[in-house]
Order: sequence, then C-alpha cells, then structure tokens
Amino acid sequence: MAKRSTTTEPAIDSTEQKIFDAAHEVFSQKGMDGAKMQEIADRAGINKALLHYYYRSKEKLYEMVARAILNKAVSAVREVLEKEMPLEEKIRRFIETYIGVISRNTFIPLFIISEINKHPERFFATILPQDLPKPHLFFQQVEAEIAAGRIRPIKPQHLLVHIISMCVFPFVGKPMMAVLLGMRPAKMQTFLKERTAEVTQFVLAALRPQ
Amino acid sequence: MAKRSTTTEPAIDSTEQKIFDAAHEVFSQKGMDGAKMQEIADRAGINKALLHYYYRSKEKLYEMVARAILNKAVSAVREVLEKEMPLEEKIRRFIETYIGVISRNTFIPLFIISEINKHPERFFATILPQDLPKPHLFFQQVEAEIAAGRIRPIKPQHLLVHIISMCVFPFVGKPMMAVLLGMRPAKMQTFLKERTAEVTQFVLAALRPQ
DNA sequence: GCAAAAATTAACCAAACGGTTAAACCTTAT
DNA sequence: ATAAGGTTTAACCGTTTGGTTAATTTTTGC
Repeated sequence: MAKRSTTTEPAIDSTEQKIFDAAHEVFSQKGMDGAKMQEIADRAGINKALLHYYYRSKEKLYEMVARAILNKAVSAVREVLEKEMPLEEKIRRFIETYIGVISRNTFIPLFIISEINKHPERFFATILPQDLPKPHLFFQQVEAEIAAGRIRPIKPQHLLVHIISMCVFPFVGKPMMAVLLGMRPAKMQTFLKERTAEVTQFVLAALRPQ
Repeated sequence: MAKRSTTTEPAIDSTEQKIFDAAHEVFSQKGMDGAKMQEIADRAGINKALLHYYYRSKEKLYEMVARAILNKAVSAVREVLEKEMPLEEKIRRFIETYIGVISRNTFIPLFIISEINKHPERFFATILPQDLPKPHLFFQQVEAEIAAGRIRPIKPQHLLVHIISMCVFPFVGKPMMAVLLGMRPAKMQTFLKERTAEVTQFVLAALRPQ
C-alpha cells in the first residue's frame, strides 16, 4: 500500500502527483467516459497498474480530480461574493476575478456542466463541495441600492445569472463563437481579453437609474 | 438493404425513425463516448444488429443525429439575425426565439459545446452546417444606431455575445445555478420562464443612451 | 549489509463494446 | 401459393477497457 497522508500533499514530482496531474489533464479534456486509464498512465509516464495502486479505481481517481477542480472554481467565486464592499466595486471585482479564473482554466465550466448532466447523483453526492457560495449578502446589497434609488430595479437573482452567464459562456462556447463571429484563434484571444472591461461596462450601464 | 430515400422522411413509427429518436435521446444526453449502441437499441425496442442495418456504424448514426440537432439550433438563430427589421425589435425577437428554442431543447447547447471540445476536426468537417448565420447585418445596424446616437456606444460583437450568453447559459448551467440560488426544480422552472423578459429589459436598459 | 516494506512492472483476466454473420421471419408481387 | 427481397433476430467475433496478480526492483529501517 502507498502511505498516503490525507492532510499533507505529495511532492510535485512524486508518482502520485504525476498521476493526479495526468488524470486532471485527461479528465478535464475528455470527461469521465472519454478518459482512458491507459492514456492517463502514458501521460504520467508510468505503468497502468500504478493507477490502481495509488487510486483504487477509475471512479475514485475521477472523484479526487473532480473535487479538486470544483474547489478551485467555487472558492474563487465565494470569496468575492461574500466579502463586504460597495456594490459597484463588488460587481467590478466579481467580473474581474471570475473571468480571470475561467480564462486561466477554460475547461472548468464545461467539465462541471457535462458531468452534472451525465451523472447528477454522483456529482451532488460525492463531488460538490459542502461550503458553496452564499449569494444572500449580494442580493441584500442589490435590493438596498434599488430602494435607495441608486440603481434601476431588477430581480437580484437574474442580475447574478446575467453576470455569470456573460463571464462564463464565451469561454465555454469559444469555438462556436469563433465560427459565428468569423474570428481566427488569435483574434478570438484578444476578443476574450476585452471581455472583462466590456461586461463590466455593460452591467453598470444596465443598472444606471432612469 | 433498407430502401431509404434521402429526400422523404421515414414514418414516425418506422424502425428507422425509432432508432433515430432513441439515438437522439441517448446521444444528446451522453454524447458520443457516453452513448452505447446497446442502450440505443434497447430504448428503440429492437435488436442491436438493426442499428447497423439502417445506419452502418455508430459514427454514421452519430453524424446523422448530430447534424439534425445542429440544424435545428442554427436555422432558428439565422432567421431572426438576418431578417430586416428595426434593431430594438430584432433584439426583442432574437432573445425570445433563442430562449424559446433552447428551453424546448435544453440539451442542444451542451451537446454542441461538448462535442466540439472532444472532436473539433470531426465536428467542423462533417457536422457543422455550411450555411451559418451571418451576423454582419446585425453589426451594421448596431453601428448605425450608435452613429445616430440612439444607443450607447458598444462593440457589436460583444453585444451579440452578451445576449447569446444570457440566453443560453442559464439553461446549460441550470443544475449549477439551481444549487447556487438555492432553488428547487419547480422554482427553477418559473425562474427560467422569467428570463425572456428579464434579459430583454436588461439589454435594452444597457443600450439606452446617456 | 540485509531484511522488510514500498514501489513498479509485465502479463493476464473478465466484462463491455462495436460490429458481423447466418438463419429466420415477414411482406408482397406475380 | 410461392419465390424473392426486405426486415429482424440470436449468436458470435475481435478489440478495448478497467482491473488484478505475481513477480521484480527500489527504498527504508535497523
């Protein structure tokens, strides 16, 4: 048996970590079904049996990787959403950090969405983190600003979904957008870099009263 | 050999059609990798060999189904986007029809996006329709309205991506949104029904000059 | 230094998968 | 009625896949 501590993380060059990294790559690109254990082993540069030595089964390995991916996505959102700060600044920061996280890990949203759709039970039971972002404070802030007449009336839940959609979807649907807009990869990249500013401007304009 | 006409569609209760429908269900839920020929056969209530009798291989069956799914999605968008009408009306109609199509076929976007990511070559070579929507007219209209001072300045490509994102993403990420917003399925359904009005209002507010 | 433990490998296994085949069944035109 | 051709099935085949085993190599504790 491998002596694996649950608290300490293994060294970056350890076999266990190499497996995890390779699995991370393959799973996030191909999902649970598309990923093959042999490919993960090859990419980690080790024998296939070692996968089962360190992580008992494909399912277990998948759960580990998926949980790590989820956590990265969730913690980034939560931090901004729950912190105390003026609404406009919060919106600005939320869009900035959200697009930042996604653009550095473009596979995350598609991975989450695909896997939820294919295996909802497993996802909600064993992969989804317990400490989800609580948008309650954000909703309260929006309603307070509306009451004070500082922003146009809007249902806060829809506002949040508007923002998340505009931040996430262009990265999820990047290839489709590129075709629709007739942009080559290079042009598409600059286009996506502009989004932080464009989304922020758009949201604030839509909230401006009158 | 089955005498299959390429022009006439087979009767709804024909074996060929039953296979197609079953394949449509399974492929759209599980994608190419996740779908199993046996499951398609079972759901169609026929022997597995019949799949190969009517559609030569899994790949061919997949291509048929995928093309049908794509066409439905694409043609709906194109119609509104290319038709001549005032910009505000076009935006209203675009959002309405877009959300309409998606909400009646919630699996379409995720299917397209997933499959593009896994097999870009196959997708662009054999599945994507040739006659894609041309957003050129829409872009011209937006720029004309900006020049006339009737809407706030905005890059038309970003506007289009904003709109599409807000229309599509809530359906794609529905389970995730439900968790984040703490909504049960019933509540989520009413929430999604509100989106047509909410998105329209939001976009028009963001475009209002001043 | 050496034995015990951990790490790694090659070879193998059973199940699942896409696909094939040959025979049986059904329809229909004469 | 019957032969021909289209339709459907059960059984089978080769390959791939996740997983196991037994043996080998490397590391570690004393």
